[in-house]
Amino acid sequence: MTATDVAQVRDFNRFYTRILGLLDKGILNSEFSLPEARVLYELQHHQPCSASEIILALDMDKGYLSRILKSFSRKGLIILQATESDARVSLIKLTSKGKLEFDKINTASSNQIKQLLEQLPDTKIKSVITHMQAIKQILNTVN
Amino acid sequence: MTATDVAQVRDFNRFYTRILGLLDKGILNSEFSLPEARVLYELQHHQPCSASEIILALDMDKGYLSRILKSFSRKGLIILQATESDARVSLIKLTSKGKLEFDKINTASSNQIKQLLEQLPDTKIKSVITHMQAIKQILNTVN
DNA sequence: GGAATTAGTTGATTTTGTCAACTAATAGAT
DNA sequence: ATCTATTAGTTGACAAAATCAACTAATTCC
Repeated sequence: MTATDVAQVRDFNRFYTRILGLLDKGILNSEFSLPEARVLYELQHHQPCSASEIILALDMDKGYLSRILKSFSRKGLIILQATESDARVSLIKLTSKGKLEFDKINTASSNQIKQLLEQLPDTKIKSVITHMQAIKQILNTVN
Repeated sequence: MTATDVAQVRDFNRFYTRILGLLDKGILNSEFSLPEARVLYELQHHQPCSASEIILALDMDKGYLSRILKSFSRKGLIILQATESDARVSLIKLTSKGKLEFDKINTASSNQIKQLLEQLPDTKIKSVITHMQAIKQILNTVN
């Protein structure tokens, strides 16, 4: 490992931070904030789950999550279901309204990537994906 | 381009967002915030430059940048140099104190990547870098 | 010359996020 | 069984990051 290696990784990180930043901005047209969108995503994909699970998955502050969930509850996007094993824990489920909202955000996010990829020929798309998967595979082996 | 392509890119983006988030947290031990660190970086690498150039490079709000620069000026990290061609524009330069501060942050950032890469054999490091550079090259051709 | 635009500052506010204190429940030690 | 320590989640208070509007002085454009 050389200093050049480090510099090159950092260069990529600066580059990709920019890409992700541009994608994140696309969400701002939505009724939901970025953190809210992330919570919705987590609720849809690990359904049903507890607050603690979301906190872990998103590395989110419990106070902040509590507020977001409260807001979701008021808007009818989630229901809380008591658990028998631990009275302090509720399982959070998306309502059908919540699922509709998730679908809207999900579609918008996918459309953003679509717009990005549409500018590339299919071979380049496949190439990017292969590289991405390779990176993920390698970095998944470290902390 | 298929829906699977889109899903795979999104998967990588979620993955890499996490990696970057963990790296960003490492900066929090520093006297400077993340946005400030970014401005310092930009000042060092595009030296001298105007406020507008930083705004563009970092996609940062001019009001926010103005405050950061004001803080830097008070701390003696930068000097402003009037330009002859346009009286509204100043060129911002790091002082030697500013450069020292940049060096500290820069070293800390590199050490973070080093810690990440140290967990990998050299072949994997080279592989990751090759993949990163390939992605960057391809995505640099789109908006 | 005058209107429109721009560079950067400042005021005010919102959003995101953090930390502490709390209550009720559970786990662990005695 | 009892008591202490820990935990799940809520709420209060606050800080940091970010945004938006209004502004002044300078420049550009018609």
